[in-house]
Formats: sequence, structure tokens, C-alpha cells
Amino acid sequence: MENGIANLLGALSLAVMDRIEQGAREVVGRGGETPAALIVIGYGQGMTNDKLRRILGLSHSGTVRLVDRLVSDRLVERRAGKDGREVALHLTPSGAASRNELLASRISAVTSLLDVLSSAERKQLATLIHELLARQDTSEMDRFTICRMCDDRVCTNCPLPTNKGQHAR
Amino acid sequence: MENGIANLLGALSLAVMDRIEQGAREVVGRGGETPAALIVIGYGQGMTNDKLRRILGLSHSGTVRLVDRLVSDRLVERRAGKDGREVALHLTPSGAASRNELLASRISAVTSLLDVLSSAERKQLATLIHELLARQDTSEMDRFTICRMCDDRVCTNCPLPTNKGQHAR
DNA sequence: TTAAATATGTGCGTAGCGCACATATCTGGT
DNA sequence: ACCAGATATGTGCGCTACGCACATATTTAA
Repeated sequence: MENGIANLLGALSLAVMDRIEQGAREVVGRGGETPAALIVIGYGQGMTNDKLRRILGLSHSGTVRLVDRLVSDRLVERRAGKDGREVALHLTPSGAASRNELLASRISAVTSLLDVLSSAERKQLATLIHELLARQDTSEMDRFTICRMCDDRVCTNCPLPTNKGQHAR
Repeated sequence: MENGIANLLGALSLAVMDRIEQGAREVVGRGGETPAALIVIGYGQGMTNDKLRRILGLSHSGTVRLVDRLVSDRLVERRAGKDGREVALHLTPSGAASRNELLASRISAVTSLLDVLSSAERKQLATLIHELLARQDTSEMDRFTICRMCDDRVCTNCPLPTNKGQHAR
């Protein structure tokens, strides 16, 4: 039964995301892509509406309304971007605090599932997942999408490649 | 950095669920818990509204409206249950067909991520995930929730325990 | 200098969901 | 046999999250 592994990973992924999303909703009081948006905006201070849209995989208007919600929650500010068309999204102090809670909640949720494994088993699993991710054929944008909830405080050297579509040479 | 593994599993789980949900939406034209509902209803012919509610983690009214959508899409029929209060949910032939497409789409989505691993690596990963799931402290209802998208054609002997809260002895 | 591209905002509608309430059926104690 | 509570379903109403089509402002390129 060669599909057994796919089914197992599917079930585990569902369990993991259920727990992450539940925690995220408790922290920010909102669901959908809103928690991910808060994390993505926090990666740097140059985020624009349009980059965010592509990372989250939402429509343009959906992204504008999402940012509206973050602004009305006093978690994000719209500032002038370099380009006169762009809006530069910045976290407020409150937004940065919520983002940290969000990241901690996510790590905690996953850890609670992982800690039934021994240290050696966790290491083995980490190696396998690292390889699995490292061998995917992902563009830079794909990587941002997959990593839209990632904790940049613990994820040094992301395994995901960023060279999809580039010439092999 | 001991949280590295949690972050990696979180990222992988997000990537897996993104792909599963995208495929599911293409198959049934609906999102949220609707695809899972179709799969759960197909597990047996005794599913009721209330059991479904608990498995999906939705409110009562949300579940009623979800079933309304499945009925209006001609995928599910409401029949009389044994108990005069209950509604017995049954898949129509069209519903059973959609369910099969859904399960195939899910397995295919996960497999496309997995197939960068060697056969030996996949086997190793399967063993680890199997152990991880087998050691969770889950009730029977927890198990149905985690397995609400599982493919019962490929998942013989589910590793999840069903004895949370029972006395040790 | 002007058309196309880029980036954002808005009117409007829909899907998916929860809360509070109403109704029907079953169960258990007297 | 009867009636209060438990169980199961359905409904009115509102809200969140989102997409489509359109409008507007700025930059870029011919």
C-alpha cells in the first residue's frame, strides 16, 4: 500500500493545521489569512499590499479588506511607500506583540503533537522533512507562501529553494 | 535550536493543506468543512447531523446549513433515521462519485510533495508519522476529527488510539 | 506626451459560519 | 400514564472573509 504514507501525512497535516488555526484565532480574534498576514508583514518593513496579496494567494480586494481589518484592530499602519503608488505596511507595537504571541502559539501547538517522540526520533523526522522541503521545485514566491506562518526567530537557513524556472546551466 | 523541527512540520503541514484544499475546492466547488463533510458522510450510512457536527467541530446551525448546501448540490440526501429525531445522511450516486474524486485528489496532492523522497526515505517517514500518531492521547471523537479527510480505501489499521480518558487498567 | 502597466481603493454580492430561539421526539422518574 | 429534561433538528438574523468588476492615482515606456 504505497499511498499509506500520503494518507498519514495528510492526516497529520490536518491535525497540525487545526491546532495552529485554533490558537491563531484565539490570539488575534480573526481567522482566514489574517494571522498569516500579520506574520508576513512582520518579516520586513517593506511589505506592500500587492506583495502580500501574492504571498497569501488572495484577490486584490480581499487583501485590501484584510489590511483594513488589521488597521481597524490597530495592529498595522499604512504609511507612504517609496513609490507613490505603493502603501508600506508597518506593524504597530501592539501588532508586533500579537505577532510574537501568534508565533509562540504556533510553535507550542506543533510541539504538543511532537513531544511524544523521543529526541532521536524528532531529529530523524527533522532531517526527513528538511530533505523533503529542500527538494521541492519552488520559486521565491512559492517559498514566501509556504513560509507565511514561519517563525523567523527559530527558522534560520530555510531549506526551500528559490530557483524554480531558472535555467539549469 | 529545538523548535526547528516544530517550525519545519508547521511549514510542511501548511503546504500540504494548501494543496489539499485547493484540489478539494476544484472538485466540489466549495470550501470550508464541506469537502470533509462529504468524506465523513461516506464512511457509513448511519451519519447524523449531530455526529457530523462534532466531527467537523462546527456549530449546530452551521452544520445544518452545510448539509443544506450538500443537498442542494444533489450530493447528499436526508432520510429518516431510526430515532424519529435523527436525520440519516446518505450520499447520492453523484455524491459518492464526488467523494471518490475528492479522496483521489487529496492523495495525489500529498504524493506530489512526497515523491522527491526515495522509497527508503518515505518508508522511514511513514514509520515516524505512524508512531507520532499512535502515541497521541486521542478520544474516539478526536480520531474521527483528525481522520475526517482520510481515505478509507488506503488507510487500513489507523494508528490513532481511541481510549482517551479511559482508566488505565 | 500619451498609452500601457502598476498599485491601491470601493460597491456589491456570496459562502461559510455562529448565536439565539423554536420545534419535534425520546427518556426516565413518579 | 404523565410530564420534565435531554436529545436532535430546523430557522431568523447577523457577521467575517472573500471575489468580481470597476474606479482612481502613479509610474514607465514608446
